[in-house]
Amino acid sequence: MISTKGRYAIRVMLDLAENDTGSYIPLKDIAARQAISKKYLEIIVKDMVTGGLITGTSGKGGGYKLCRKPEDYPLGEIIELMEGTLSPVACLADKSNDCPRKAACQTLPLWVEYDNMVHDFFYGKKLSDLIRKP
Amino acid sequence: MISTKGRYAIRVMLDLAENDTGSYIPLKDIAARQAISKKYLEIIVKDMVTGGLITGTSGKGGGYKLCRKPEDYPLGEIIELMEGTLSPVACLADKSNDCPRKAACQTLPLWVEYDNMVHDFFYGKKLSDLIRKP
DNA sequence: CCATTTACCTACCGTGTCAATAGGTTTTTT
DNA sequence: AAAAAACCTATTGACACGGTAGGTAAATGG
Repeated sequence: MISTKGRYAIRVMLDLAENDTGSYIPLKDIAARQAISKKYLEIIVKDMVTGGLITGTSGKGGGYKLCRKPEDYPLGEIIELMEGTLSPVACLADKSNDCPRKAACQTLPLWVEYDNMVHDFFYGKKLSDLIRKP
Repeated sequence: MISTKGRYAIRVMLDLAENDTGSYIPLKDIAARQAISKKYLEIIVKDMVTGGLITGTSGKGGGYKLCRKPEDYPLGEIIELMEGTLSPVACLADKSNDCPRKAACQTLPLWVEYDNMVHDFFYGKKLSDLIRKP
């Protein structure tokens, strides 16, 4: 299940893309437009800055903006950053995994195939694909 | 993420299919072969009986058995039963949903497309596809 | 008939995540 | 200097996950 973190992050990105004026957009405005608690968005947006999705600046006239063109953001990158992983099972999520059943595991190929499908799906979609055309 | 409930359930089904002798298989044997706590498996197996995946009978000579042929079990049914849903977001998981943003939601089509893909994937795979050929 | 074996039932528990809320501090511009 | 904004730390309530513990009911073998 995609949590609010991932879903809200996509909405913030969309909001930034659609209301792009070239200058920084304050979080207050985004929170108001999206009807999401500004306080909660602060947490999410912080991770987005750390993860290299957006940039922020303090002070009057400050706010956030995208640092790439919308077509250069795969949705998979956004979701993976916010959710931690896109993988369906723990043994694929962290590569430092050393499951003793690995060789004998009958279901592992299934999870690998699923993992690849999901990865391809979300990395094939870009932020620009979701933008509302006026 | 698929939890242990779903993963263990599939392993129990596989164990039942591969060790099928026509009679009931006690949970003790399954737990030993799969190296999973019998106590924890009890919880999982109970849901599988209620959900119509397997049948169980008490007493000496009792245990569990499949109630269909392995090729008649879509993996999606097993996972959906154990995990509650296969849907990526809450607004698709429960149909009694009445999200006010539904009409305006820019991401809903994405989740619907994803939901369909996952559903098709797991309902296309059958338990028999995972059975080890000797 | 009775002891054994098995499923079945209820309850509990520690840990962690989710979805926020609260309040304060720093940075930057006007 | 004042305002506006990001940034930081801490806390909370609810709930799910991954079990554990102990007892009850049912069915069979001897």
